[in-house]
Amino acid sequence: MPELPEVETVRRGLAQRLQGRAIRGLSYLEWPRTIEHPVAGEFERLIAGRRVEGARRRAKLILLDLSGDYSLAIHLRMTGQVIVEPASAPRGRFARVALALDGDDELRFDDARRFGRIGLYTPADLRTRLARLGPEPLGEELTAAAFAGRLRQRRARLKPLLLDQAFLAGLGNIYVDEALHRAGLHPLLVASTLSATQSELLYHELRELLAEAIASGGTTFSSYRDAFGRAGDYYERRRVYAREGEPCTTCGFAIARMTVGGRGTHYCPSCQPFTGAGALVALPDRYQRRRVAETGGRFDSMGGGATARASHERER
DNA sequence: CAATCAACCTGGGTGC
DNA sequence: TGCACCCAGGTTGATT
Repeated sequence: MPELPEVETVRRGLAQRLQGRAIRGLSYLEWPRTIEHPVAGEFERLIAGRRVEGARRRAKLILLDLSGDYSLAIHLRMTGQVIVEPASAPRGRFARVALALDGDDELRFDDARRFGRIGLYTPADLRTRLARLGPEPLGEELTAAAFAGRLRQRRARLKPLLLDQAFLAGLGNIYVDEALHRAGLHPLLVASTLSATQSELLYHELRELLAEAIASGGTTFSSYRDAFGRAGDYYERRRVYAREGEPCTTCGFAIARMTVGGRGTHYCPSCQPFTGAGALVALPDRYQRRRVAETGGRFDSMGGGATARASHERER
């Protein structure tokens, strides 16, 4: 799924392919709801003839700055893909919107699930749209101390908190699970109870993870592709996401999976123990059974993956 | 403020 | 082969 590293990869591709080029107009519209504009029909009129002056990213939004002080904001949501192709090339099965470019190319938006959105914004509207977003995890303003300070103020559990775009912008389910594993933090720990050391470790692991994922061109799980149609390589390097039952790359214990805030959550019960100050905050009943299973596995005299796996199968 | 849930959508997988 | 069913997840908005 497109999260910060995937969106950043797409942005870089678009910057390379669109810089300075003109948008002739709307050339294809299979799913009108993709276009978000208060006045129906206005989008088509407003977009025509503008030139792409730059490609930025904020959270999971791709922002194409256009001539005449407008910005095109593209959100891929779950399955969106943006790609630049010759207008003569056949459209994909899930083509939803296309913009005609100079040089007989098209900027195409394909989206199987039809969740993705494209909006055209004035600077003021864009400011409003971006106002609720939290800091960029890779931004200079977010120092380790600032991040620790934000964590200290919140009583939410780490997993849902890190997914909250108002707390920190750009993470999704895959990278939250990966970051927590790297930092050795259980997804259900309460943010405000982390030690200074834990906050700092999470900060550094998070940034390192995102940088590595961007360097790999992102994670291709099912449909994600960059602006050139290329898949990302990070999926092979993931440590816990969609690895239930497989041995932890760090300790060999079986990776576990549970649902937190309606999200599939993957973690290593051995590397990410539910202990410390965070464990003093009462755990809702629905997680109790899981905890017993974890503890049983962790303290088993044999240890290791095989016993852990057996312990989790017994739980079902 | 925190947690849960429904809604938006459909491809892909499972079981029968 | 077909069909009913469920799951995946980014985001918003309503409710407890």
